[in-house]
Amino acid sequence: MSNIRHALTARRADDFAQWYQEVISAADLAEESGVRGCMVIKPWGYGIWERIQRLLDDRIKATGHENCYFPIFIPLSNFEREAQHVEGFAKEMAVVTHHRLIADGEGGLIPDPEAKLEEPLVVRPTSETIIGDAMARWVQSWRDLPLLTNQWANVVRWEMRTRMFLRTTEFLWQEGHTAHADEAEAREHTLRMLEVYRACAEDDLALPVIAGEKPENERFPGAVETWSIEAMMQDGKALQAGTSHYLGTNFSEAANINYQDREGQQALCHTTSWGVSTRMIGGIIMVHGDDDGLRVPPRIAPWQVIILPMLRDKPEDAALLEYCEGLRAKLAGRSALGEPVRVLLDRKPGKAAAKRWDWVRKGAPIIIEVGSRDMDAGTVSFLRRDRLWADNGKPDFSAPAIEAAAEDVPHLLEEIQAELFRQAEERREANITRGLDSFDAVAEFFTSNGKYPGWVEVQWSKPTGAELDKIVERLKSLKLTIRNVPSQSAAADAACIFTGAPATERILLARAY
RNA sequence: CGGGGAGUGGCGCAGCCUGGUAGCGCAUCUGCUUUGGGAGCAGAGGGUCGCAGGUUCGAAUCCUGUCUCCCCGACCA
Repeated sequence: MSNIRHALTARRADDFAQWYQEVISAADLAEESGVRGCMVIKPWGYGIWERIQRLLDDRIKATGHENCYFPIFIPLSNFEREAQHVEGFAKEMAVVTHHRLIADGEGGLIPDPEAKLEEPLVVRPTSETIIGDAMARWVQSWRDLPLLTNQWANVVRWEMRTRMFLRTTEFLWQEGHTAHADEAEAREHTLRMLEVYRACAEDDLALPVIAGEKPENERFPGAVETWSIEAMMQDGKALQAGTSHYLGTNFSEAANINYQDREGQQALCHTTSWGVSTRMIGGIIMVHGDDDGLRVPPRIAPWQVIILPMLRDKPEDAALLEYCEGLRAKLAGRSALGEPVRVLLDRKPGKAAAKRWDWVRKGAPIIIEVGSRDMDAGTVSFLRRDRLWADNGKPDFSAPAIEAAAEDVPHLLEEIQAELFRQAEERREANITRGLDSFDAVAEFFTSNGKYPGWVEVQWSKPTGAELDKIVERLKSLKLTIRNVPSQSAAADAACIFTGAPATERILLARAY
């Protein structure tokens, strides 16, 4: 441990925030853009997003949705229709007021006062209102329901404090919007999509999550119920990795989404919306990253296997490349985790040993180095990113025969996928504390439990309104938030830690991103 | 938005207090050597010192404004 020369300089245990940023630049995921809170997502980072998109898009379509695209500009007045919604988003909306620039006479450009928009346009922070307009047109009869739509888009929220991937001014996401004939079906759909997110997070991104309902104070503006999946980062903080909302008839009333039912009566639709964003990538970094950089779960790795020939800039290189190309072709013809293996033969000039560390930092799951000695012996030098270091403090290479390596890669990728999930889940379980039976015990726990205290699960009587507000204030003094009411947790059997009344459910308390 | 810190070749930094025309390490390029584990030596290229004003004979350095980033807070699906 001590004399390992890690690929990063920052350490998770010392300065988690600095480590996080170093991973982003060292793994070549993204960089700053010069515009406040906006980032350039580089090929490796965007490649990961494309993988997430593809896998999640399949899941969304498999549950009956169709993709659409709605405009990025929304008339300001659309937002005025739903009171909670306006209140929630008014503070963070970017507004377009002009459609032309003119010279200011001093070499610069200014918005042309003559080209002022009659009604300002808002850059969408989310699309409930504009999609609601469309739904009102598209839904006429009970036969049009349910209406199941989704869009992949960018949105803008003018946040006070931004962080790469976790909270950026502009971010990429998917937002699903559905309309249903009745409440029961809409509520059921809200949970169905939450389950899609859970499966995507756990099975595709190897992120263990806890699904549950958000408390009243954490609801999406305009929602009747908000549900989330919460993931634990390596510093013990929580990250809301996806949300699903039952919107009741709030948006239907605002946009007149109604239909004629079987009896010929007009009725309001019940709607839902749900989304996950590029924030997921921040979660992947903070759950799977280590002191050598990122570790990308095989299912979402743009390249799962990197072949690095040990080129010597000599005529023998041709034979070595041929040997490597044979391996590449063999691997590319195999499948793992239900898809063809994604394998890159990295022919770029440079020493394999130096390039290896670039791929370690990027987190490619398997790195195969091949030199002339391997070729002569019919072997390769094989390295797993999830088991990088041997006990001697050096990279833990194995030397399988080339055929055996080609044979093993698919199940090794499956094993790495499972191993990343297992490690994350084990860490999370080790860092959820249960059984604290008073607010004082919680306070004591969080003030005396070091830098990364994790989460606690406590019982409460689900207070509402002003009583809840007071509790939220008390929690704030400990920098804690109520994450959600885990759907899977056991029934309550004790007293509420806030009110002393008999508890009705269990909640997770954590510091959060 | 409040408090604190910072912006100097691709990356990391020194220089700033005490103004005199820009330097180090890594990376890059060339050559030679080396060749199975993040190569060595020599040479070279690359910077309007975030941006805009001001003070001054002269500004990376002093003053003002502004933009961006980081940390803490407030805020936040």
